[in-house]
Amino acid sequence: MEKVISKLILGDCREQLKNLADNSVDLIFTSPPYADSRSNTYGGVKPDDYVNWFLPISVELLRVLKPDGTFVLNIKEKVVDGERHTYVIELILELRRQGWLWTEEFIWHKKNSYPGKWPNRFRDSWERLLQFNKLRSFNMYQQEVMVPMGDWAERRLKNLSETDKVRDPSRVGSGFGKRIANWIGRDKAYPSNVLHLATETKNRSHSAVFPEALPEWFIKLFTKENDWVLDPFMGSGTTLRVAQRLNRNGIGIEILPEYYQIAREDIMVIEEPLPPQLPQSVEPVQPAQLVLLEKKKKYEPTKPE
Amino acid sequence: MEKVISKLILGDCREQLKNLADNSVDLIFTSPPYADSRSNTYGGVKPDDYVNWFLPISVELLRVLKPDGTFVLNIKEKVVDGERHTYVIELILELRRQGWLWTEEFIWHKKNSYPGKWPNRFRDSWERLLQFNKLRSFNMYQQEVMVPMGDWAERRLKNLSETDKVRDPSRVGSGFGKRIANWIGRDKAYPSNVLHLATETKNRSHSAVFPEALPEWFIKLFTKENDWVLDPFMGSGTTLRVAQRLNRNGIGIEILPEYYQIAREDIMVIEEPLPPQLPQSVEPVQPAQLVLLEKKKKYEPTKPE
DNA sequence: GTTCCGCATGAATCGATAG
DNA sequence: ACTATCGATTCATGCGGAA
Repeated sequence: MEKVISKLILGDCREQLKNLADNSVDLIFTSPPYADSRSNTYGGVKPDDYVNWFLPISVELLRVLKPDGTFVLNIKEKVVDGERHTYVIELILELRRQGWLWTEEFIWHKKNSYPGKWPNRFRDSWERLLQFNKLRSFNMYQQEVMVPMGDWAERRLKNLSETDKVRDPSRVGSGFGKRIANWIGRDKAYPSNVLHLATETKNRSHSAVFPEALPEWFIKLFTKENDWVLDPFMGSGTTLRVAQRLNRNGIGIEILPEYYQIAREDIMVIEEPLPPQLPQSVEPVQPAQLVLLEKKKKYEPTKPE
Repeated sequence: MEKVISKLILGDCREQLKNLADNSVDLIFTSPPYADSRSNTYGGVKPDDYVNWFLPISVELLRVLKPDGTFVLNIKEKVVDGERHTYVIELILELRRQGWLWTEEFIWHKKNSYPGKWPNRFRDSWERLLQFNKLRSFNMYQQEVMVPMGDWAERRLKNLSETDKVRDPSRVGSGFGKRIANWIGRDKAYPSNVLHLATETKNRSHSAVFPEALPEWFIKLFTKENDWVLDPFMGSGTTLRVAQRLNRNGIGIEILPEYYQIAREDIMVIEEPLPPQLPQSVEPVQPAQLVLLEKKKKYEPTKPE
């Protein structure tokens, strides 16, 4: 087994991404700072400015991703003035204009969402995982995320936990047992586009934004061993740590020194941080390979007055 | 208890909605035909035309909804040419331009979706439930949809009076007493914005698009007894049937005679179908009451070339 | 060793208060 | 009038210590 490399870069990804080679990474998995958060680093991007802030970054991501690679973006819009803000859906439209294909939207169901009560809404317990690609044909290793059938049935009962069982009468009674019977004899089941994971509220000094199971699932699904994984908003390094554990090479960029330090201490294999040894470009993408918006949409957005 | 009315109207909602009074219904819950489907009725709306097809309908919905009412739209984008189509998110942006507030997006997790597989994607097991309102303050009866709590709470409540009091003397004075009061007798928790409902595999002749539990949840949440519920794309009448069972008045519009007939046979109380006795307008909405998009967004969408 | 139980800890949001 | 800060609210999870 080849030894994998984990490169950690301290710096602003708007600059550092420029140092990466074209068509060099297989998966980009990242959770950028949400609007209004991390005000001391990326400037606490205002919701109204979020799209324009992100587009220069995503165009670099488009450049460094291999043609058959995948970009997974974990994001959720805030509530602003009583409404869900529209910056995420506007971002999807603009990313498509950049040349990205919006292949799929996965749902991360956060089973332990932040508590609280308000007069006009319930707790927000899900986030988007937007899948973008350069081409319609991309690498996907579906069998790697299949759930063993034995576990699967158990998990359906156990993983959704006692709470959900109580809350869902339909599960208890009629159909469920019968349906399990249908699956007897099959080894594994394919998952769906809904992921049920709890956030890890560890006693660690740093709390990860997402649980390790989240990047793990996408790394297994979209890369094989010795592939390259990039997280331009590394934070404390969850994505990189998982990549390394799964024998994938990793590149992480983080602007905040304290997060960068945490990642450095936590991640075992570290190559020289700067200048990074860049992964070799595999097949330089031809401009023609990029599938741009070839069809004019009949729907034209109204111009804001 | 007043007797509730269920009005079923055979016709095209683009025309029939015009017969309804301003500000007359408390909840609109509907699942419009998805793009490309029902080609024999609403003309098999092409994905690219979907937004323009829907906007004249939604402007009527905006008119007939009471100021403190809610519009819940069950929808999910199709995969077109390997991508998730953008008509749903474009529709959200355009509805806001019409004056709707995009208050929330609920996720319906369709739990019992069978394991399935395509080369480039997994089974789609969720749909959007988009909540729109006319005003930031609307009717919401949260206690009506509370769910049983997890085991944790039971244990906590048992030991609450003794253990917790001793633990934190600092709070005894102001906050703590009140906190306990909030929890005493509580065996239920507020739900979140993720709904776990199995699709019903009915033995009925007609297959409902959604399970009864789905409209039931929103009808309980956003209306009280004797309120008015509207479904402009009634189909076989699931929303209307649930409304009636919960003692809400209902108005359903369906273009297809066979669906209309199924609904008629299934729903017990039926008033004369045409012309409908319209619910009286309660408080005519003043244009000024409508909270329009008061802030100019700094982000300006790029014009399609 | 199991199981049970106490406990800290959140990508949150609202409304009020302060500058 | 508009923005920044702050307190109150609430609940699933995993850890660690206790039984």
